[in-house]
Amino acid sequence: MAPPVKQTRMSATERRELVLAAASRAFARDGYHGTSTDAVAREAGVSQPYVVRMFGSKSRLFADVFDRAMSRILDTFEPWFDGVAADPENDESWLPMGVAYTQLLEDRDLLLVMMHGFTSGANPEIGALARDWMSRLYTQIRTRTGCSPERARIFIANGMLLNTLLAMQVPEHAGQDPALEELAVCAFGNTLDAAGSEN
Amino acid sequence: MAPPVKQTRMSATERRELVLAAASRAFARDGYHGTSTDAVAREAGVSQPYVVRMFGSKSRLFADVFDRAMSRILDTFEPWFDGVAADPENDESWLPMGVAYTQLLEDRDLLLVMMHGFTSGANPEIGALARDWMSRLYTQIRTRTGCSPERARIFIANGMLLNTLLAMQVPEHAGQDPALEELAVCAFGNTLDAAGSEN
DNA sequence: CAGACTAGTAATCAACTGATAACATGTCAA
DNA sequence: TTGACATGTTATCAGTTGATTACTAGTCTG
Repeated sequence: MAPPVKQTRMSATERRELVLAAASRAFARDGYHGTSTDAVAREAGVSQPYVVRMFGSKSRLFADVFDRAMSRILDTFEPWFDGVAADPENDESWLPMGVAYTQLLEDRDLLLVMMHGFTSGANPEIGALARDWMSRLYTQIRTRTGCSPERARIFIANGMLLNTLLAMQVPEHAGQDPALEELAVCAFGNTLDAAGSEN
Repeated sequence: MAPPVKQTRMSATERRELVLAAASRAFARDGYHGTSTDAVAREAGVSQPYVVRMFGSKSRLFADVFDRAMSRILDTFEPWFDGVAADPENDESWLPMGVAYTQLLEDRDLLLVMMHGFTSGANPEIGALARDWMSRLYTQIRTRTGCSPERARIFIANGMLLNTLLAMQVPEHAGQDPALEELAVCAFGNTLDAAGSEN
Protein backbone atom coordinates (compact mmCIF):
# COMPACT_ATOMS: atom_id res chain seq x y z
CA MET A 1 0.00 0.00 0.00
CA ALA A 2 1.38 3.36 -0.98
CA PRO A 3 0.92 6.09 1.57
CA PRO A 4 -1.69 8.65 0.61
CA VAL A 5 0.00 11.08 -1.73
CA LYS A 6 -0.35 14.69 -0.82
CA GLN A 7 -2.17 16.17 -3.73
CA THR A 8 -0.99 19.50 -5.01
CA ARG A 9 -3.51 21.60 -6.84
CA MET A 10 -3.30 23.89 -9.79
CA SER A 11 -4.54 27.43 -10.03
CA ALA A 12 -7.82 27.77 -11.85
CA THR A 13 -6.28 29.71 -14.70
CA GLU A 14 -3.53 27.14 -15.16
CA ARG A 15 -6.04 24.33 -15.24
CA ARG A 16 -8.19 26.34 -17.55
CA GLU A 17 -5.32 26.64 -20.00
CA LEU A 18 -4.78 22.90 -19.82
CA VAL A 19 -8.41 22.16 -20.54
CA LEU A 20 -8.55 24.69 -23.35
CA ALA A 21 -5.50 23.11 -24.95
CA ALA A 22 -7.03 19.65 -24.64
CA ALA A 23 -10.32 20.89 -26.02
CA SER A 24 -8.49 22.50 -28.91
CA ARG A 25 -6.90 19.18 -29.84
CA ALA A 26 -10.16 17.31 -29.48
CA PHE A 27 -12.31 19.77 -31.42
CA ALA A 28 -9.63 20.06 -34.09
CA ARG A 29 -9.80 16.32 -34.62
CA ASP A 30 -13.53 15.62 -34.50
CA GLY A 31 -15.33 18.93 -34.74
CA TYR A 32 -18.00 20.30 -32.45
CA HIS A 33 -20.58 17.54 -32.67
CA GLY A 34 -17.99 14.79 -32.90
CA THR A 35 -16.36 15.71 -29.61
CA SER A 36 -17.84 14.87 -26.23
CA THR A 37 -17.10 16.81 -23.09
CA ASP A 38 -15.89 13.53 -21.66
CA ALA A 39 -13.33 13.18 -24.44
CA VAL A 40 -12.05 16.65 -23.62
CA ALA A 41 -11.94 15.80 -19.93
CA ARG A 42 -9.97 12.61 -20.50
CA GLU A 43 -7.55 14.44 -22.78
CA ALA A 44 -7.07 17.09 -20.11
CA GLY A 45 -6.85 14.58 -17.27
CA VAL A 46 -9.75 15.99 -15.31
CA SER A 47 -13.29 14.84 -14.64
CA GLN A 48 -16.05 15.48 -17.14
CA PRO A 49 -18.30 17.53 -14.84
CA TYR A 50 -15.41 19.83 -14.11
CA VAL A 51 -15.03 20.66 -17.77
CA VAL A 52 -18.71 21.46 -18.08
CA ARG A 53 -18.84 23.58 -14.97
CA MET A 54 -15.67 25.42 -15.83
CA PHE A 55 -17.13 26.70 -19.10
CA GLY A 56 -20.85 26.52 -18.41
CA SER A 57 -21.66 24.33 -21.38
CA LYS A 58 -20.10 22.50 -24.25
CA SER A 59 -21.07 25.19 -26.72
CA ARG A 60 -19.44 27.90 -24.62
CA LEU A 61 -16.31 25.79 -24.37
CA PHE A 62 -16.21 25.51 -28.14
CA ALA A 63 -16.79 29.24 -28.47
CA ASP A 64 -13.82 29.89 -26.19
CA VAL A 65 -11.62 27.48 -28.12
CA PHE A 66 -12.72 28.96 -31.42
CA ASP A 67 -12.16 32.53 -30.23
CA ARG A 68 -8.67 31.71 -29.07
CA ALA A 69 -7.82 29.96 -32.31
CA MET A 70 -9.06 32.83 -34.47
CA SER A 71 -7.35 35.38 -32.29
CA ARG A 72 -4.04 33.60 -32.57
CA ILE A 73 -4.41 33.12 -36.30
CA LEU A 74 -5.01 36.82 -36.86
CA ASP A 75 -2.12 37.66 -34.54
CA THR A 76 0.16 35.37 -36.51
CA PHE A 77 -0.71 37.11 -39.76
CA GLU A 78 -0.44 40.57 -38.27
CA PRO A 79 3.28 41.36 -38.54
CA TRP A 80 3.52 40.02 -42.09
CA PHE A 81 1.01 42.39 -43.63
CA ASP A 82 3.50 45.25 -43.65
CA GLY A 83 5.56 43.58 -46.34
CA VAL A 84 2.48 43.14 -48.50
CA ALA A 85 1.32 46.73 -48.12
CA ALA A 86 4.04 48.15 -50.37
CA ASP A 87 2.58 46.58 -53.53
CA PRO A 88 -0.52 44.61 -52.57
CA GLU A 89 -1.75 43.98 -56.12
CA ASN A 90 1.42 42.12 -57.00
CA ASP A 91 1.39 38.34 -56.58
CA GLU A 92 4.93 38.24 -55.27
CA SER A 93 4.17 40.68 -52.49
CA TRP A 94 2.04 38.01 -50.89
CA LEU A 95 4.76 35.39 -50.65
CA PRO A 96 5.67 36.35 -47.07
CA MET A 97 2.13 35.42 -46.05
CA GLY A 98 3.10 31.87 -46.96
CA VAL A 99 5.72 32.06 -44.26
CA ALA A 100 3.09 33.20 -41.80
CA TYR A 101 0.99 30.22 -42.78
CA THR A 102 3.94 27.92 -42.28
CA GLN A 103 4.11 29.18 -38.73
CA LEU A 104 0.46 28.28 -38.29
CA LEU A 105 1.12 24.80 -39.61
CA GLU A 106 3.23 24.18 -36.54
CA ASP A 107 0.03 24.10 -34.55
CA ARG A 108 -2.47 22.74 -36.98
CA ASP A 109 -5.16 22.55 -34.37
CA LEU A 110 -5.70 26.29 -34.73
CA LEU A 111 -6.47 25.92 -38.41
CA LEU A 112 -8.60 22.85 -37.90
CA VAL A 113 -10.64 24.49 -35.17
CA MET A 114 -11.15 27.44 -37.46
CA MET A 115 -12.39 25.16 -40.20
CA HIS A 116 -14.73 23.24 -37.91
CA GLY A 117 -16.11 26.50 -36.61
CA PHE A 118 -16.74 27.75 -40.10
CA THR A 119 -18.50 24.57 -41.18
CA SER A 120 -20.70 24.57 -38.09
CA GLY A 121 -22.45 27.67 -39.35
CA ALA A 122 -25.84 25.99 -39.18
CA ASN A 123 -25.59 26.19 -35.40
CA PRO A 124 -26.88 29.68 -34.61
CA GLU A 125 -24.37 30.54 -31.90
CA ILE A 126 -21.34 29.16 -33.68
CA GLY A 127 -22.52 30.53 -37.01
CA ALA A 128 -22.74 34.08 -35.72
CA LEU A 129 -19.31 33.76 -34.14
CA ALA A 130 -17.82 32.30 -37.30
CA ARG A 131 -19.20 35.03 -39.53
CA ASP A 132 -17.96 37.68 -37.14
CA TRP A 133 -14.43 36.28 -37.21
CA MET A 134 -14.46 35.88 -40.97
CA SER A 135 -15.48 39.50 -41.20
CA ARG A 136 -12.64 40.52 -38.90
CA LEU A 137 -10.16 38.48 -40.91
CA TYR A 138 -11.26 40.04 -44.18
CA THR A 139 -11.22 43.51 -42.67
CA GLN A 140 -7.76 43.00 -41.23
CA ILE A 141 -6.41 41.89 -44.59
CA ARG A 142 -7.96 44.82 -46.42
CA THR A 143 -7.01 47.55 -43.98
CA ARG A 144 -3.51 46.32 -43.15
CA THR A 145 -2.42 45.70 -46.74
CA GLY A 146 -4.62 48.21 -48.53
CA CYS A 147 -5.36 45.53 -51.10
CA SER A 148 -8.42 45.15 -53.31
CA PRO A 149 -11.36 42.96 -52.28
CA GLU A 150 -10.29 40.54 -55.01
CA ARG A 151 -6.81 40.17 -53.53
CA ALA A 152 -8.19 39.57 -50.07
CA ARG A 153 -10.60 37.04 -51.51
CA ILE A 154 -7.75 35.15 -53.16
CA PHE A 155 -5.78 35.07 -49.95
CA ILE A 156 -8.70 33.69 -47.98
CA ALA A 157 -9.54 31.20 -50.71
CA ASN A 158 -6.02 29.81 -50.59
CA GLY A 159 -6.31 29.53 -46.84
CA MET A 160 -9.59 27.64 -47.10
CA LEU A 161 -8.00 25.19 -49.52
CA LEU A 162 -5.11 24.54 -47.18
CA ASN A 163 -7.42 24.14 -44.21
CA THR A 164 -9.59 21.72 -46.13
CA LEU A 165 -6.61 19.64 -47.21
CA LEU A 166 -5.44 19.55 -43.60
CA ALA A 167 -8.88 18.46 -42.40
CA MET A 168 -8.85 15.71 -45.03
CA GLN A 169 -5.44 14.64 -43.72
CA VAL A 170 -4.03 14.95 -47.19
CA PRO A 171 -0.46 15.64 -46.03
CA GLU A 172 -0.44 12.38 -44.09
CA HIS A 173 -1.80 10.35 -47.00
CA ALA A 174 -0.44 12.16 -50.05
CA GLY A 175 2.09 9.44 -50.75
CA GLN A 176 -0.67 6.98 -51.54
CA ASP A 177 -2.11 8.99 -54.41
CA PRO A 178 -0.02 10.72 -57.09
CA ALA A 179 -2.73 13.22 -58.03
CA LEU A 180 -3.29 14.18 -54.42
CA GLU A 181 0.45 14.41 -53.92
CA GLU A 182 0.71 16.81 -56.85
CA LEU A 183 -2.06 18.97 -55.46
CA ALA A 184 -0.53 18.92 -52.00
CA VAL A 185 2.89 19.93 -53.26
CA CYS A 186 1.32 22.69 -55.32
CA ALA A 187 -0.76 23.93 -52.39
CA PHE A 188 1.69 23.57 -49.51
CA GLY A 189 4.95 24.01 -51.42
CA ASN A 190 8.01 23.30 -49.37
CA THR A 191 6.07 23.48 -46.16
CA LEU A 192 4.65 20.04 -46.92
CA ASP A 193 7.52 18.32 -45.15
CA ALA A 194 6.75 20.22 -42.01
CA ALA A 195 3.06 19.54 -42.41
CA GLY A 196 2.85 15.87 -43.28
CA SER A 197 4.85 12.70 -43.14
CA GLU A 198 5.35 12.99 -39.42
CA ASN A 199 3.02 10.05 -39.13
CA MET B 1 -63.93 6.28 -36.48
CA ALA B 2 -62.49 6.35 -39.96
CA PRO B 3 -62.39 3.04 -41.74
CA PRO B 4 -58.92 1.56 -42.03
CA VAL B 5 -57.23 3.26 -44.96
CA LYS B 6 -55.81 0.96 -47.55
CA GLN B 7 -52.14 1.75 -47.54
CA THR B 8 -50.29 1.85 -50.82
CA ARG B 9 -46.59 1.07 -50.78
CA MET B 10 -43.63 2.44 -52.63
CA SER B 11 -41.00 0.50 -54.50
CA ALA B 12 -37.78 0.12 -52.57
CA THR B 13 -35.80 2.18 -55.06
CA GLU B 14 -38.33 4.99 -54.95
CA ARG B 15 -38.25 5.07 -51.17
CA ARG B 16 -34.50 4.86 -51.26
CA GLU B 17 -34.34 7.99 -53.37
CA LEU B 18 -36.64 9.75 -50.93
CA VAL B 19 -34.49 8.82 -47.98
CA LEU B 20 -31.28 9.75 -49.77
CA ALA B 21 -32.73 13.16 -50.61
CA ALA B 22 -33.80 13.68 -47.01
CA ALA B 23 -30.42 12.54 -45.73
CA SER B 24 -28.73 14.90 -48.14
CA ARG B 25 -30.67 17.84 -46.71
CA ALA B 26 -30.01 16.78 -43.14
CA PHE B 27 -26.30 16.07 -43.55
CA ALA B 28 -25.87 19.30 -45.53
CA ARG B 29 -27.30 21.23 -42.62
CA ASP B 30 -25.67 19.60 -39.62
CA GLY B 31 -22.84 17.44 -40.88
CA TYR B 32 -22.18 13.79 -40.15
CA HIS B 33 -21.97 13.88 -36.38
CA GLY B 34 -24.65 16.53 -36.05
CA THR B 35 -27.28 14.47 -37.84
CA SER B 36 -29.13 11.58 -36.25
CA THR B 37 -30.64 8.74 -38.21
CA ASP B 38 -33.90 9.71 -36.56
CA ALA B 39 -33.66 13.21 -37.98
CA VAL B 40 -33.19 11.72 -41.43
CA ALA B 41 -36.11 9.37 -40.89
CA ARG B 42 -38.43 12.17 -39.81
CA GLU B 43 -37.36 14.28 -42.76
CA ALA B 44 -38.08 11.37 -45.09
CA GLY B 45 -41.35 10.43 -43.38
CA VAL B 46 -40.31 6.89 -42.51
CA SER B 47 -39.34 5.13 -39.32
CA GLN B 48 -35.83 5.36 -37.93
CA PRO B 49 -35.08 1.62 -37.98
CA TYR B 50 -36.03 1.52 -41.64
CA VAL B 51 -33.39 4.09 -42.48
CA VAL B 52 -30.72 2.15 -40.63
CA ARG B 53 -31.66 -1.19 -42.15
CA MET B 54 -31.92 0.24 -45.63
CA PHE B 55 -28.32 1.42 -45.58
CA GLY B 56 -26.79 -0.86 -42.98
CA SER B 57 -25.44 1.91 -40.80
CA LYS B 58 -25.33 5.66 -40.45
CA SER B 59 -21.81 5.84 -41.81
CA ARG B 60 -22.75 3.89 -44.92
CA LEU B 61 -25.72 6.19 -45.42
CA PHE B 62 -23.42 9.18 -45.27
CA ALA B 63 -21.02 7.51 -47.66
CA ASP B 64 -23.85 7.00 -50.13
CA VAL B 65 -25.01 10.60 -49.79
CA PHE B 66 -21.46 11.88 -50.14
CA ASP B 67 -20.78 9.70 -53.18
CA ARG B 68 -23.90 10.94 -54.89
CA ALA B 69 -23.09 14.55 -54.13
CA MET B 70 -19.54 14.29 -55.44
CA SER B 71 -20.65 12.40 -58.48
CA ARG B 72 -23.21 15.05 -59.35
CA ILE B 73 -20.77 17.86 -58.73
CA LEU B 74 -18.22 16.37 -61.07
CA ASP B 75 -20.93 15.72 -63.65
CA THR B 76 -22.05 19.33 -63.43
CA PHE B 77 -18.53 20.57 -64.12
CA GLU B 78 -17.93 18.07 -66.91
CA PRO B 79 -19.43 19.80 -69.97
CA TRP B 80 -17.88 23.15 -69.09
CA PHE B 81 -14.29 22.03 -69.20
CA ASP B 82 -14.23 22.05 -73.00
CA GLY B 83 -14.42 25.83 -73.06
CA VAL B 84 -11.47 26.09 -70.69
CA ALA B 85 -9.28 23.65 -72.60
CA ALA B 86 -8.60 26.10 -75.45
CA ASP B 87 -6.48 28.40 -73.28
CA PRO B 88 -6.38 27.00 -69.76
CA GLU B 89 -3.65 29.33 -68.46
CA ASN B 90 -5.77 32.37 -69.16
CA ASP B 91 -7.94 33.68 -66.32
CA GLU B 92 -10.82 34.51 -68.59
CA SER B 93 -11.02 31.00 -69.93
CA TRP B 94 -12.22 29.88 -66.54
CA LEU B 95 -15.20 32.21 -66.39
CA PRO B 96 -17.61 29.57 -67.74
CA MET B 97 -16.78 27.45 -64.70
CA GLY B 98 -18.48 30.14 -62.69
CA VAL B 99 -21.64 29.36 -64.57
CA ALA B 100 -21.23 25.71 -63.70
CA TYR B 101 -20.91 26.69 -60.07
CA THR B 102 -24.04 28.77 -60.32
CA GLN B 103 -25.87 25.65 -61.40
CA LEU B 104 -24.57 23.89 -58.31
CA LEU B 105 -25.80 26.74 -56.13
CA GLU B 106 -29.33 25.77 -57.11
CA ASP B 107 -28.91 22.70 -54.93
CA ARG B 108 -26.59 23.88 -52.23
CA ASP B 109 -26.92 20.65 -50.34
CA LEU B 110 -24.52 19.03 -52.77
CA LEU B 111 -21.82 21.55 -51.96
CA LEU B 112 -22.50 21.46 -48.25
CA VAL B 113 -22.38 17.67 -48.15
CA MET B 114 -19.09 17.86 -50.01
CA MET B 115 -17.73 20.28 -47.44
CA HIS B 116 -18.90 18.22 -44.48
CA GLY B 117 -17.37 15.13 -46.01
CA PHE B 118 -14.08 16.91 -46.49
CA THR B 119 -13.97 18.22 -42.95
CA SER B 120 -14.79 14.79 -41.51
CA GLY B 121 -11.43 13.52 -42.67
CA ALA B 122 -10.49 12.43 -39.15
CA ASN B 123 -13.04 9.64 -39.49
CA PRO B 124 -11.09 6.86 -41.26
CA GLU B 125 -13.87 5.73 -43.57
CA ILE B 126 -15.07 9.18 -44.55
CA GLY B 127 -11.52 10.48 -44.76
CA ALA B 128 -10.46 7.86 -47.28
CA LEU B 129 -13.57 8.53 -49.33
CA ALA B 130 -13.05 12.28 -49.20
CA ARG B 131 -9.44 12.07 -50.32
CA ASP B 132 -10.39 9.74 -53.13
CA TRP B 133 -12.99 12.16 -54.42
CA MET B 134 -10.68 15.15 -54.07
CA SER B 135 -8.16 13.22 -56.11
CA ARG B 136 -10.76 12.49 -58.76
CA LEU B 137 -11.83 16.11 -58.87
CA TYR B 138 -8.27 17.32 -59.28
CA THR B 139 -7.54 14.71 -61.93
CA GLN B 140 -10.68 15.59 -63.85
CA ILE B 141 -9.76 19.26 -63.88
CA ARG B 142 -6.21 18.58 -65.03
CA THR B 143 -7.00 16.04 -67.72
CA ARG B 144 -10.10 17.70 -69.13
CA THR B 145 -8.64 21.20 -69.37
CA GLY B 146 -4.97 20.37 -69.76
CA CYS B 147 -4.19 23.08 -67.23
CA SER B 148 -1.22 23.36 -64.92
CA PRO B 149 -1.36 22.08 -61.32
CA GLU B 150 -1.37 25.70 -60.20
CA ARG B 151 -4.48 26.50 -62.26
CA ALA B 152 -6.29 23.48 -60.92
CA ARG B 153 -5.26 24.46 -57.41
CA ILE B 154 -6.70 27.93 -57.88
CA PHE B 155 -9.97 26.56 -59.16
CA ILE B 156 -10.34 24.23 -56.21
CA ALA B 157 -9.31 26.94 -53.76
CA ASN B 158 -12.05 29.22 -55.05
CA GLY B 159 -14.53 26.39 -54.70
CA MET B 160 -13.47 25.75 -51.10
CA LEU B 161 -13.97 29.43 -50.30
CA LEU B 162 -17.45 29.42 -51.75
CA ASN B 163 -18.33 26.21 -49.94
CA THR B 164 -17.06 27.61 -46.68
CA LEU B 165 -19.04 30.82 -47.09
CA LEU B 166 -22.13 28.75 -47.82
CA ALA B 167 -21.56 26.60 -44.75
CA MET B 168 -21.22 29.77 -42.69
CA GLN B 169 -24.51 30.96 -44.15
CA VAL B 170 -22.85 34.15 -45.30
CA PRO B 171 -25.25 34.76 -48.19
CA GLU B 172 -28.18 34.76 -45.78
CA HIS B 173 -26.51 37.12 -43.33
CA ALA B 174 -24.32 39.28 -45.57
CA GLY B 175 -26.62 42.28 -45.21
CA GLN B 176 -25.80 42.55 -41.52
CA ASP B 177 -22.08 43.11 -42.06
CA PRO B 178 -20.59 45.41 -44.71
CA ALA B 179 -17.21 43.65 -44.78
CA LEU B 180 -18.83 40.26 -45.15
CA GLU B 181 -21.11 41.67 -47.80
CA GLU B 182 -18.13 42.95 -49.75
CA LEU B 183 -16.43 39.58 -49.54
CA ALA B 184 -19.59 37.77 -50.54
CA VAL B 185 -20.16 39.99 -53.56
CA CYS B 186 -16.55 39.54 -54.57
CA ALA B 187 -16.71 35.76 -54.14
CA PHE B 188 -20.15 34.99 -55.51
CA GLY B 189 -20.49 37.87 -57.96
CA ASN B 190 -23.90 38.16 -59.53
CA THR B 191 -24.87 34.72 -58.38
CA LEU B 192 -25.28 36.08 -54.86
CA ASP B 193 -28.92 36.94 -55.48
CA ALA B 194 -29.63 33.40 -56.45
CA ALA B 195 -27.67 32.13 -53.48
CA GLY B 196 -28.80 34.28 -50.60
CA SER B 197 -31.58 36.53 -49.50
CA GLU B 198 -34.20 33.89 -50.09
CA ASN B 199 -34.58 33.76 -46.36
C1' DC C 1 -56.21 -18.23 -53.18
C1' DA C 2 -52.07 -19.77 -51.01
C1' DG C 3 -47.71 -18.88 -49.93
C1' DA C 4 -43.50 -16.47 -50.64
C1' DC C 5 -41.55 -12.21 -50.86
C1' DT C 6 -41.29 -7.23 -50.10
C1' DA C 7 -42.09 -2.93 -47.70
C1' DG C 8 -42.62 -1.22 -43.71
C1' DT C 9 -43.45 -0.35 -38.27
C1' DA C 10 -43.45 -0.74 -33.09
C1' DA C 11 -40.97 -2.11 -29.28
C1' DT C 12 -36.83 -2.36 -27.19
C1' DC C 13 -31.92 -1.82 -25.81
C1' DA C 14 -27.28 -0.77 -24.30
C1' DA C 15 -24.20 2.87 -24.76
C1' DC C 16 -23.35 7.58 -24.67
C1' DT C 17 -24.02 12.57 -23.66
C1' DG C 18 -24.39 16.96 -21.36
C1' DA C 19 -25.59 18.52 -17.20
C1' DT C 20 -26.58 18.84 -12.03
C1' DA C 21 -26.01 17.97 -7.15
C1' DA C 22 -23.65 16.54 -3.39
C1' DC C 23 -19.52 15.91 -1.45
C1' DA C 24 -14.28 16.02 -0.50
C1' DT C 25 -9.92 18.23 -0.15
C1' DG C 26 -6.26 21.71 -0.63
C1' DT C 27 -5.08 26.79 0.36
C1' DC C 28 -4.84 31.00 2.46
C1' DA C 29 -5.95 35.13 5.33
C1' DA C 30 -7.15 36.69 9.95
C1' DT D 1 -6.07 27.12 14.00
C1' DT D 2 -9.97 27.94 12.00
C1' DG D 3 -13.16 28.98 8.76
C1' DA D 4 -14.11 30.64 4.19
C1' DC D 5 -13.19 29.87 -0.32
C1' DA D 6 -11.27 27.66 -4.37
C1' DT D 7 -10.23 23.30 -6.56
C1' DG D 8 -11.63 19.41 -7.72
C1' DT D 9 -14.35 14.45 -7.63
C1' DT D 10 -18.05 10.82 -7.42
C1' DA D 11 -22.64 9.69 -8.07
C1' DT D 12 -26.45 10.30 -10.66
C1' DC D 13 -29.81 11.42 -14.27
C1' DA D 14 -32.87 12.18 -18.11
C1' DG D 15 -32.59 12.45 -22.93
C1' DT D 16 -30.60 10.87 -27.20
C1' DT D 17 -28.52 7.68 -30.37
C1' DG D 18 -27.54 3.79 -33.53
C1' DA D 19 -28.90 -0.58 -33.89
C1' DT D 20 -31.57 -5.21 -33.37
C1' DT D 21 -35.63 -8.00 -33.08
C1' DA D 22 -40.03 -9.23 -33.76
C1' DC D 23 -44.02 -8.27 -35.86
C1' DT D 24 -47.57 -6.45 -39.56
C1' DA D 25 -49.35 -5.68 -43.98
C1' DG D 26 -49.17 -5.05 -49.06
C1' DT D 27 -47.95 -7.41 -53.54
C1' DC D 28 -46.96 -10.69 -56.83
C1' DT D 29 -46.70 -15.50 -58.77
C1' DG D 30 -48.13 -20.12 -59.57
